This record gives sequence, C-alpha cells and structure tokens, in this order.
Amino acid sequence: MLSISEENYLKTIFNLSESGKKQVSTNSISKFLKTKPSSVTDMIKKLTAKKLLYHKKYKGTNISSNGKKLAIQIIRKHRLWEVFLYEKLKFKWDEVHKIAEELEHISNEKLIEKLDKYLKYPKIDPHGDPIPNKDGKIDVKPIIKLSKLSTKDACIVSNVNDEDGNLLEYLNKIKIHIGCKIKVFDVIDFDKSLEIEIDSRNKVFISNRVAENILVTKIN
Amino acid sequence: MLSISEENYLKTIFNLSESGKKQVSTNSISKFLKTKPSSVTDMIKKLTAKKLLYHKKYKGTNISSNGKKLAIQIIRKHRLWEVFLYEKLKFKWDEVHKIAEELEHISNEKLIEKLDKYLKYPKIDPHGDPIPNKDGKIDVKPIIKLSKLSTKDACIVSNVNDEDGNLLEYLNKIKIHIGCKIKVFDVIDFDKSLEIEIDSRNKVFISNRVAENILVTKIN
DNA sequence: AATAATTTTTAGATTTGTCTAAAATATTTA
DNA sequence: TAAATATTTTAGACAAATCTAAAAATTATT
Repeated sequence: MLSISEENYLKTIFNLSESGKKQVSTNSISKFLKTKPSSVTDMIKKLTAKKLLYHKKYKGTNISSNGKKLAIQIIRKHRLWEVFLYEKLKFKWDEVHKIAEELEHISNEKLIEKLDKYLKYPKIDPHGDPIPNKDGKIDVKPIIKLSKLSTKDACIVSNVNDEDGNLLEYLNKIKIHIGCKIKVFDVIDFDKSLEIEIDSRNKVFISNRVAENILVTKIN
Repeated sequence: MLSISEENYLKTIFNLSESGKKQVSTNSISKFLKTKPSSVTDMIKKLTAKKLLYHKKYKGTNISSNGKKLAIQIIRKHRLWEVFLYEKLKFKWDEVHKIAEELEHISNEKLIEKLDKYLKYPKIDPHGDPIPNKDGKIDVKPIIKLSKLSTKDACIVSNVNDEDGNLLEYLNKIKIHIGCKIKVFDVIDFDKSLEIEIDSRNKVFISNRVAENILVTKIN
C-alpha cells in the first residue's frame, strides 16, 4: 500500500517519462509537484527501495514495470472519476481534474470496478485521454486530421501545424488551442468546409485547408 | 481545514456524545479509534486549541458548537456517499460504510452539493440514518411500532422490547436484530399479522403481537 | 479513610514528508 | 579545459500523528 504522497510522485514520474521520455530529472519532478528537489531525492530513494523506480545518483530516474503498473491504476481511477464528475454530476470539463486528484487515492478495487460498470466502461475521459482497463491496457488513440471528421463527431485538439504564423494567429483568434474540444456540426459538401463549435461556446466555419492543419483525437 | 485524523476524532467524539451523552472519556475515544489514550489526549489538546472541543483535565471532553457543525458536515458527506454506493453502484448495504469512511474526507463543497442533487436530496442513508442538509439540519426520524406499517413499506429496526426472553429468542431465530432492514410484503386483514422480508433474505410471517414489540424507523 | 485499581496525562521517542543550507556532481560557457 | 553556473544529494531540522513508559489524578474496594 502506497501513501498519497508516494502515489502522487509515482504518477508524476510516470507522466513525465511518458511525455519527455527516458530519464526524469529531479528538478522537473520538484517543479511539477511544487516541492523542493531535496524532498524529491528523499522520495526517489523510498520508491527505489520499493522497486518502483530505477535511479542512478545525479543521473535521473526511470519508472520500473511494477511502478508503471501502479501508476496506470492511479490514472485509471483518476479518469473514471473525471467521467463520473462530468457526466453524472454535470461539472464543467475544466473543473473535474482537481477533484479527481483527491478521489484517485481512494483504494478499493471493487469500488473502481463498479464505478467503471456504472459509467458503462468509458474509453476516454472528458479531456479525451484514454482510460486504462482493469488490466492496465491503454487503447492508443489515433491522431487524425480534423478534416477527416463527419457531422456530429467530437474531438480534442492534440496538435496544430505551427509552421505558419498566420495560421496560428487565426487559430488564436477563434480560440482553437491544444486540448480544446471541437464538435462538428456540419460538413459543407461544396468545399468541405466545416461548421464547428469550440469548447461548447463559439460556433464558427473553418475552411478545409485550415481543418487539414489541425490534428485531433476523436472522442465519440 | 482539518486533517483526516482531526476529522475522524471530531466525528467520533460527536457520535459518542450523541449516544452516551455528556462528557466523553479519553478511553472511550481510544477504544473506538483503536489508538492509545495518550494519542487521544494529544489530539484533544489540538482540537481544544482550535475551539472545536471543551476539555477539563481528567474530566472528559465535550464538543463545541463549532465542532458540532463540522462533525455534522462530515456525517452528511459520509451518508450521501453511502446512498451513492448503495443506489447507484449497487453495493450491499453492509459494504458501504467502510468505503464512505474514505470518501467523507474529500473536501469540496460543490461536489457535495452536486452529489446531493444527483441523488435527489435523499433524507436517509441505506442504514436508515438521517442525512443532515446543507445547513446541518437533521430531520429527526420518528420511531414507530412495526405493526403500524403498511404493505410495501420498508424500515430499519431501531429497538426491540427486551423484557421478554422468549421474544428475544424468537427474534434471534428469525434473524431480526437492531439495524436490520425489514420490508413489509403483506398485512393480513384477518389478524393483522405481517408477511415480511428480513435483510433482503428470509421471508417470514410474524404475528401482530410480535410486530407491536419491534420499534422501527421508516425508510421510504 | 487508606489502599488498590483504573484512567488520564506527561515526557520522550519514532515515522513520514517536508524544509533549509551546504556539499558534491554535472553541465555550460568563455 | 578551466571557471562559472546549474543540478542533485546529503545532513540536519521540524511538524503531524502516533507510540511506550512512567507519573498524576480519579474512582473503586476493603
């Protein structure tokens, strides 16, 4: 059994090693968790002794396969609770993360199984992130061009072509940014332009050319 | 903001002072929480400093009105989560308490308001205990004779007449005990005897005479 | 009422997770 | 590559919540 602190460190190290890859630095952990580097060193020692991390002095940290398993289960709980908060309790999608940070530490396997069933085994959370299953398997979510979507599809923006300053300026103006949610209301046959709604607020038309330069993951 | 430990002590002291009344002894708290009396003394000092308790050395402890307010909010959270676990996640009524002990410490007022709304503002938890409202008001639940109930009513046994050994023996045999749940399936017109189901398991008939000696609180 | 038994408190120690300050190591820059 | 800078670790301290052992106060018993 891990303490809440240990769980938070493990999850952070897992996330940092997923995104930045390879060795995770003491400083990056301390920045993320808003603790001092010396505290991080202490915790790294503890988790290394529990065989959840690998660590070489001054050289950064890696998560072990046991550590990964535990981290994924914490992430599973976090994302399931997010779905609950968003779908059942009707929280806004940007409010759910903070509350799920607390709920994720409640440890009762049966609770999570029943919650999963109750939510009908959702595959993604309200931010579009995939929910690992009971065995820790994560569906990799394909990243596609926004232009590939059809009417009524919804998606989360995962990337935009940042080579063209004019495009970025335009996207900024209509408030499309990485992580935002887009619903497709209509695809115009004539020129394949799209009528979309951004973050449940502004509804705009964008050209097929623009849609080709926005990468997204479908969420339904 | 209270720590989980402080919340648990406060809740325990509130509960002990509700049942046993008046001064709560250090020993009774330590027995309930399975900590040493010396630890209890330490915590009493801390909570007294925070004006949540009154305490006179060697004389036992009382909860202050501020302490009571906080304790009631913790109990509110506990019981709402119990309803959620029982009604939505389909846990058995004897499984919900342990999990709610963890959930009750999650502090987010909006979460509890939304949970309350989602559960349609329930008045009682699966054990038949009343759920305080947002402002800490608790509906006192009337205790009535089982014989007063009608078909389809459900109730929790709150007391039995323990003057007659033969009655107790009989109740024990058919597994009626304080805290158990009884559903009324039929009231026989002829002799006012009842067809009941005990704890969702055994269905039996009991005479009106027996039903007169069982005190219950309605739960629907 | 004096003594015995029980309860409660105090004093001091331990564990967990954090901190500061200083030392050790690694990286960058001139 | 040597010096300057940045990162990481060590050493020692602290607060929270617990413990053990012993002292103090209360309650029960003879």
